[in-house]
Amino acid sequence: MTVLSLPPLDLDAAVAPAEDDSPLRSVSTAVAVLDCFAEEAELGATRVAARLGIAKSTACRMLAALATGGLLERTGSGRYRLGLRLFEYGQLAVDRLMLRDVALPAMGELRELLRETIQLGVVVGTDVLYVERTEAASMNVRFRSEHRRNPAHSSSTGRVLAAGDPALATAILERGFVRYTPFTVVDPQRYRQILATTREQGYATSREEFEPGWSSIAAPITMMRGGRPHPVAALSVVAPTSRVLGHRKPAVVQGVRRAAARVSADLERARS
Amino acid sequence: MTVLSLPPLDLDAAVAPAEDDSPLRSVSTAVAVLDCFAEEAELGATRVAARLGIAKSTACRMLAALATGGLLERTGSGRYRLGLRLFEYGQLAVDRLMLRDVALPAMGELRELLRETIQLGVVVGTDVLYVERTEAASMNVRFRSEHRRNPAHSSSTGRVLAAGDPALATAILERGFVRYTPFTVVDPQRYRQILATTREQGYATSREEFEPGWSSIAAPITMMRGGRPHPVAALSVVAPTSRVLGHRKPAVVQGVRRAAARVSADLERARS
DNA sequence: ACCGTCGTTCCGTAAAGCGGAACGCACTGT
DNA sequence: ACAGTGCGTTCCGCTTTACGGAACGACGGT
Repeated sequence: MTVLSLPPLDLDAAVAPAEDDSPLRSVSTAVAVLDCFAEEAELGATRVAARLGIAKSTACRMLAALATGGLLERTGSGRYRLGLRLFEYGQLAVDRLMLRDVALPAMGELRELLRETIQLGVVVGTDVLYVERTEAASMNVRFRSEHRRNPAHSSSTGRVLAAGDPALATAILERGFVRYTPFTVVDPQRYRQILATTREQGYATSREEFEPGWSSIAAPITMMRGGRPHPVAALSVVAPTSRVLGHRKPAVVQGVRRAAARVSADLERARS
Repeated sequence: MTVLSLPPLDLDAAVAPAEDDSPLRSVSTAVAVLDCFAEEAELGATRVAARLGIAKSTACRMLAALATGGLLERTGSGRYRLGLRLFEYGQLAVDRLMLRDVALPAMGELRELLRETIQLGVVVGTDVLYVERTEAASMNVRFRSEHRRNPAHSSSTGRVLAAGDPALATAILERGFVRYTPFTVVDPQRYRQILATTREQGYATSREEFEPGWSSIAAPITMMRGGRPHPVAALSVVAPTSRVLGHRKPAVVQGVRRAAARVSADLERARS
């Protein structure tokens, strides 16, 4: 499970500061309850209550309500887990982006061309979410597929998107930088410099800044918005460092840029 | 969009009877709000309020709360759509079933063996939800991939699961039968007969009962529960009728049953 | 058989959300 | 250009609703 790759945390401490910046408190806490299941697969009322700092009865009611709504499911022993209705909603959410269907052919060709894993990422908040990933079939080493979500600052996808979106860039800078490896860039000034370089070059790189041994190159997928191209997603190639940043780098850069440009054009064409 | 394949409905009528059988009314209505987006991609406060029969102000607050939680996203013009956090949760939900990862290899082999589209389906409520689908690469005719969810009564997957789960069978019978094609079985007595035959044979069929021209054969994936095998999912082969129910039927039946049995065994082995 | 823990239920209190109406804005048809 | 219509959002008082604490029943380990 993903828990293994996370830093150890006190499960019985109130980690959520109960961020209530909106009305409808019950809905906010209901979402917070869902969030608890992002880290742990199966939870009961007591753990949820402890984690959120709410009464056990409240947690119990929340769980029951979410379960009748199908967002959670009851396991055998009275505990709960994420429900399959969430899968349904999630599929609808990405299907309606009209992005995956358009990008999949280009991703397949790029994978065949480079024989590496190709990712399609979008931004949610200050994180990068990988909506699709096609892996080279006969690879003996596979990128750890547990990572569906990265902080944006340390990934090439996040950089290529932040380079074209000043609001995202400032959000990332305000959020702060977490060091994952000795190579992770955590200096704001250096980060700004990287974004400037990314803007000039039209692609971004990340050298072992999130997972030791793994690097990536990303190019933006854009949509015309107000006459100017605006990045909405990115294609990235992720592989062991020597295979993307070594002598193959020019080929990878050219390949991913062409593929991303093709997806951008197809997206524009599919815009009805 | 999926809307096109649905019967025409009055969008401005209150379709949801406001089923509040649970406490935490706000959470229930919040889930109902999410449900609205299952049928339509983009909605505003007014339409949601009309559809659920609630005040416009209430709908607006709900939408805002769900958006701050990431379950919804704002579009440019003040309307909302399903948020990508739902995709994240949905992926976690299926990943934790430990089902897709186990089934994917067998599905790939079955696809290569039969050169047809293979589906992995589970039951949610009285519907079948397809968690994974691998399509034969060089098929000129593709099954309409918009269908991620079917009513259980008209699909081979639903029958093979209902045959081994009396509770599901009665739920389907109580829910009632909708006719999609001239071939759809809508007689309860005939349906019971089909379930009995399914139990004997160990597989189920559906002959153009949901989509004209398309038929399917399904076999159950089981897990041992209380000493008895209990169906938890099903593999199905879907293709134009002549390709699954014609002279190839014995090969298809044998292939899908073997694959499902292998997944069941792997699932048992992976159970830690 | 005991005790600890968990999920669930009950109940009084107080806060939280509901509905109606008013506001600001964007678009449209004259 | 202008008014009209539709939208999403906000405000406010009243009522409902959900919160928290404690008690209950069940399960499982010792």
